[in-house]
Amino acid sequence: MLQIYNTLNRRKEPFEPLKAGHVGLYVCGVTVYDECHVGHGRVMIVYDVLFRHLQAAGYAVNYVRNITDVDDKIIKRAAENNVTPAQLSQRYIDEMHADERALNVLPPTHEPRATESIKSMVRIIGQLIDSGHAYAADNGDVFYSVKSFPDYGKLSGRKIDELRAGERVAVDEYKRDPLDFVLWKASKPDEPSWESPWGNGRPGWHIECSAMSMDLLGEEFDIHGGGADLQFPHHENEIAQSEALTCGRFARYWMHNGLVRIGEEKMSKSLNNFLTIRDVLAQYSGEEIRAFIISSHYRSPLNYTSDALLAARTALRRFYTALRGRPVPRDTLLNGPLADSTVLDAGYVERFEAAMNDDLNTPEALAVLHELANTLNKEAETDSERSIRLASTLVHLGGRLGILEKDPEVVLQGESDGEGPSAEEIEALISERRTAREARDFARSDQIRDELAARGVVLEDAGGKTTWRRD
RNA sequence: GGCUGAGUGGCAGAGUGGCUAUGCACCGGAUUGCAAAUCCGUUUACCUCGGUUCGACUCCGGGCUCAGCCUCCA
Repeated sequence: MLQIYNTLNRRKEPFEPLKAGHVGLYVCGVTVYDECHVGHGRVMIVYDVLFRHLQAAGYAVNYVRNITDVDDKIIKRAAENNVTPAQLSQRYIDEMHADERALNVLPPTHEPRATESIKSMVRIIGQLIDSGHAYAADNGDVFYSVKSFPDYGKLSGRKIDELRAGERVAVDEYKRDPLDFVLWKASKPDEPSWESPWGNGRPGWHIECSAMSMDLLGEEFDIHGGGADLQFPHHENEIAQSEALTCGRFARYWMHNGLVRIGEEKMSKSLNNFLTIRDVLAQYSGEEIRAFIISSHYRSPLNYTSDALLAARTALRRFYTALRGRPVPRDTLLNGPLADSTVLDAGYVERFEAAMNDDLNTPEALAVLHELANTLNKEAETDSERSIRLASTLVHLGGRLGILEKDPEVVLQGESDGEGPSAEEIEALISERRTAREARDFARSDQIRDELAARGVVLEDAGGKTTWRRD
């Protein structure tokens, strides 16, 4: 039974979907005005792991992750680059998709763009005005009236009075109350705009998510996720808008992933201390980044350090080394339901499931994989039934986390980066070294090994055979 | 100042009211011509002060420190 930590109630709760066998999952995606950084990568990966886990548990998952493609920053950046906002956002949507492929993130079921749901937003705003939860100001902006919603603050544990006390936002003269937030913004002449009963304008950020989630998942749905920094005010506002509108419940489970830090500080655009996914991919593989992300629990803060990335690399190498040379039916294990579960080791699968069901405890799940690798390494026979079963289990469970899906040989031997020796050259040198060793010419043998090591190739003699990998 | 949450061995990072997390690093051993990889074994811990308890790192309270949010933010 899956337990999920629900921010709404500040505790782990058994997950029970609204409709048996189905899960509606909404995650706040990115505003596309720049390349994604590691923090965005964490969101992609955390909810991808959830998506995979729910599917493995047999649920039909409707996973919606939105794209905010209308926003002040997009407009500003587009003007700076002399392109239209639509062109700019399309460019970064493409970049984001490329990043996701590199990180082995499955495409969500739906990836709505805010600009495609403007009609719904206008309709919702109209209804909120009619029901007294919103008001149009003289300048064409429409605001949500926070004090019209008694439950305001239930997600973040705040009270309206406390918020007022800590008030430090410059007060907008058109707001009736400083805490009110914008639903619709009147547009300036050369900005993208849509018609509305309150004049030409564009939607506020919070209303976008209410509209897109309702369009694709209905008024009430199962899980809403996003970064911890969105808890307030964004998610609080989503609840206020949506529940005021429907007089019912909005999302049942709220999940928040911890933030990625760099130097003990949140990684973010505004602090200008971020590394893009692209930056990191120059040095580490997508799989290594993914292993780094899942090495800590999703709710914990995660420090970005080269040591941590290196540790992820070492861990993956250990797994792939254990799998090396062991014949496993990879396609069957990774794609679709397992025809015959007897090919897997039930004990390890069970422990893995237990870890994942405990609020997606991926560090614990990885610990299970490490123990599995250890057991596997003790199995000398590469093609014994037991070896194949253990290796299959490792590949299958790795796949559940989106790792270990590659051919070990390809990962370990890698691509020559142009600098390093080619596979042919390496094989030739290994052959020469074998001759030297047979003649007990260890000086020559070691010289060849040292030279290859200096060029990034490690030789390993085991079982009378020499294998190699790039370091 | 207010609201969340966190403080575990050299590092990363789980977990539990009494019993080995796991990985890396370190040390010793096996294996190897020597290595590498692998295996075996050892060492290092639970911020602080009180309380509850037969017993707390684990529960409760105070304190200290850190992070996030209170402004766009994944």
